[in-house]
Amino acid sequence: MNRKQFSNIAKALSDPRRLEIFKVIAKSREISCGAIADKFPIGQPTVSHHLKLLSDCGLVSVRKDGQHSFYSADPDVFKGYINELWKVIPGSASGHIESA
Amino acid sequence: MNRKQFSNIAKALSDPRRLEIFKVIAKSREISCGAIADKFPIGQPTVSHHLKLLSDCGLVSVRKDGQHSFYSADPDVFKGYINELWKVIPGSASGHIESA
DNA sequence: TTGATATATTGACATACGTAGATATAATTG
DNA sequence: CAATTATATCTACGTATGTCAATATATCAA
Repeated sequence: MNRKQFSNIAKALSDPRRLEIFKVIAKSREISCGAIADKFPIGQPTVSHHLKLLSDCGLVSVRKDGQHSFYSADPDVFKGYINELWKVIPGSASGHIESA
Repeated sequence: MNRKQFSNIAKALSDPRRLEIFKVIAKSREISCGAIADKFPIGQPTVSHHLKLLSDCGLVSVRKDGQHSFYSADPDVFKGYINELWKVIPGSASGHIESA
């Protein structure tokens, strides 16, 4: 993971609303843009904008099926972000995977 | 850790320069504002600003000694952030501490 | 094909952010 | 006390961000 992706992921998770959206996606196996928009008091274009940021940084994947776009969380990218975090603090010997 | 602190930490780590500053602090046991400013091509007021954000969110602690302010990383807060991250992805059973 | 539905894009606006310059505050040194 | 040094604060500026309204694009249904 390069610096750009790391900062983009950190930035993506730093907005409370976007974090909640990501949590909803992570809890669902797959979920559409409209289904997400129904859960929050913000417009569909705003949700679409957040989804673009989440997919641009790799946290979520998109599968298009007809007129729907189904979003799902990519746990490997998310765990990769956590793994990068462990590298920030030296001598932190618990909980992380050195190789991944 | 509440939502505000979580998003503030994520935001603090999302700026590349600020992340580098935090890494420098984490690698040092203690380091002053000026010593940090010497390591980057940005002004002392800007460094002081970044340090304020890092200390406001709890990632670093400050110890004043005379005219110096010595900054040090708080690994517990940092690990607390990582622990909150594990709660975002359901069913991630490795690497995190459930109780902390 | 026409109308309805799902999603993405564009433009605009208010706010926040990163940075620099100047200055203030505080402490050390002569 | 005066001068120097270390840090913090204030103001300003260009840029980015979150949101909405309007619209475009694409797909389904009748």
